[in-house]
Amino acid sequence: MTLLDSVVMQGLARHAALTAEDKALLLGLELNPRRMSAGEVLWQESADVDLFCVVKEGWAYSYRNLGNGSMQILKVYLPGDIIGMRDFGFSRRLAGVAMINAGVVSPFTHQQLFEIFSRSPALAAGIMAMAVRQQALLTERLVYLGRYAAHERLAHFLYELYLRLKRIGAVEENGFHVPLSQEQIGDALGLSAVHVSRTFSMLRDEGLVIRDRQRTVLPDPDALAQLVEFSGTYIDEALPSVFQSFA
Amino acid sequence: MTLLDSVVMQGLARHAALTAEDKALLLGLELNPRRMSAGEVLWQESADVDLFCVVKEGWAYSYRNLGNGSMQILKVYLPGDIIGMRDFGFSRRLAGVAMINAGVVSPFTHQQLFEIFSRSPALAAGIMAMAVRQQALLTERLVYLGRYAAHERLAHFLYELYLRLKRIGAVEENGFHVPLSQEQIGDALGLSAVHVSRTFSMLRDEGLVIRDRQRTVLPDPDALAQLVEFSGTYIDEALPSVFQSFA
DNA sequence: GAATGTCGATAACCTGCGTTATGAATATCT
DNA sequence: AGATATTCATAACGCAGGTTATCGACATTC
Repeated sequence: MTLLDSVVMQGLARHAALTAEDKALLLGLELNPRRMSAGEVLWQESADVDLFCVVKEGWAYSYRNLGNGSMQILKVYLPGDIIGMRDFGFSRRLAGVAMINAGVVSPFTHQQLFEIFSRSPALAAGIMAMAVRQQALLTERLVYLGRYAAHERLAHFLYELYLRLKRIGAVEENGFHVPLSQEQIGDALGLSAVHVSRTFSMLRDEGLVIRDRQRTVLPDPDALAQLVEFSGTYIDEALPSVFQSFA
Repeated sequence: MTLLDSVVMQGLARHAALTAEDKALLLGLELNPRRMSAGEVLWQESADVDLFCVVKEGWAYSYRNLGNGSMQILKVYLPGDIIGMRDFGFSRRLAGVAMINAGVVSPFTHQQLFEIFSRSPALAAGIMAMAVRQQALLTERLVYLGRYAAHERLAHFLYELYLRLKRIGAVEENGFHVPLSQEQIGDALGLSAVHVSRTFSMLRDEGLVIRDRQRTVLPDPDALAQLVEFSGTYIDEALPSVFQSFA
C-alpha cells in the first residue's frame, strides 16, 4: 500500500499531472518502514511535532484523553492513510495516535513535506486534497454525533469502514476484519460500551449486521447505506477537473 | 480585516518568509468585496465548487440539512476567516454556507488558489496551516459533542467565540455581540433549542454567562475556561519554528 | 397602532442512553 | 491445564436531554 496508490494521487497521475520527479518525491516518503506492535503509541498528545506517517499495514487511531476520564477517538487510520497532517502548522500534537493491531508505518519529516511543497505544486495540491478528504470524514462523524441516534451512528461507522476497506481490497463477501473492541467503537461514537453492545444486538436482529468476534459482515450493504443515507460518494470521487489544467 | 492580518500570515511575515510578491498575491484574493444581507446563502450543499471566500465583515456559518429534518451547523465563520477550504479537492460542496447577519465577503477562484500554490510555497504552507487550524476547532467540537454534557458544550462554544473575537478586537469588557439564535446554537451543539435555553439559565444562575438578547457577557472568562478545560491555546499559537527556515 | 411573526423562558412528560452489576465466552499467561 | 484478564451480552435503574405546549417580550409590516 503506497501513497501513489491512493485515490487522489491516482487521479493526478491519470491526468498526467505528476512528473517522474513527483513520483520519486512521493515514494521518498515511504523509505523508512517501521514495524509496530498492537497498542503501540506513535505519539502522545502535546508531544512535539516532528514526523508524519504513512500507514503501510495495520490499523491505527488518533484519540484525545479527556479530563472527565473518558476518551474520544477521532479517526481510524487504514493502510494508505497519512497520519498526522492534522498537526501540520502546529508545534504540539493535538491528539495522540496508537496502533490498534500490529502493522507497519513509514515516518517522514516536516522537512520532506516542505521539500515537496517547494518542488511540486501538483503534489502540494494533492496532499492538501488528501488532508481535506480526511477532514470530510471527520465532519461526517461530527454530524452523526450531533444529530443521530446510536443505531444510526453505528451503522454509519460500519458503512464508512466498509467503503474504505473495499477501496483497498480488504472486503470479502461483504465481510471484513474489525480489530476494534466495542469499548473502542463506543469511544469513537460517543457511546458507552454497553450501549454499543445493545445496538449491535439490535442491528443483528434486523439482519443488517452480523458480528462474530472481530469479523463483521454486512449481509445487505445497500440496506445499511439506506439507513444512514450515506453522503459519502465523495470518498471515491476523483479530483475536480480544474486540477487537470494544473501541472 | 484582511488575510494578511491573520495569525498565520502574521507569523510568516514576522519570519520574513513572505516576499513583497507573496503579499501582493494574498491581497489579490480580496479584490472583489461583495455586500451580503442577513440570511443570504453563499452556496447550497452539493453545488459546484467554484469559489472560496474571505469574510471581511459579518458572521457566516456552514451547515448540513439532514434527512431527519434537523440541521447541523458545522462551523461559525468570523471576519478574517476563509470559507470553503473544506471543499478544496472536491467538485461538489460538502456543506451549505449562509450569512448569519449582514456583512461583506470577498470571493476568489480555484485558479487564484492554484496560482498561489504555484508561485509561493510559503503561502501554500500558510494556507494549508490556516485550513488545518480551522479543522482543529472542528475536532475540538467533535470531542465535545461526543463526550461532554450540555453545559460543558455551551460553555466551550462561548469560550471559543470569546477567544476568536478577542483576537480580532471584537470584545469589550468581556462582552461581545452574538447574532445567533438559541435554535442556531442548538444546531451547532447538537442540542434542542429548549435545552439551550435551560442551559443558559443554568450558566446564568452560576454567574458564568450573562445574556441579554444578542449581547453576551462572560463576567469571569477564566472561571469559564476552567470549566471547559479549554485546550485551545493553539488558536493563537505561532507557526512552529521549522517554518522559519522555509522561504 | 393593530396584526403578525420571531425569540426566549419555563413547565410537564417521556425516552434513549449512561451506569452498575452479573455471568458466559474467549484470549493470554504460566 | 489451570489461573487470570478481556470482551461481550443482558438486565435493572436513573437521569439528561428531547418533545410539546404555553406565555410574555420584542420586532416587523401594513
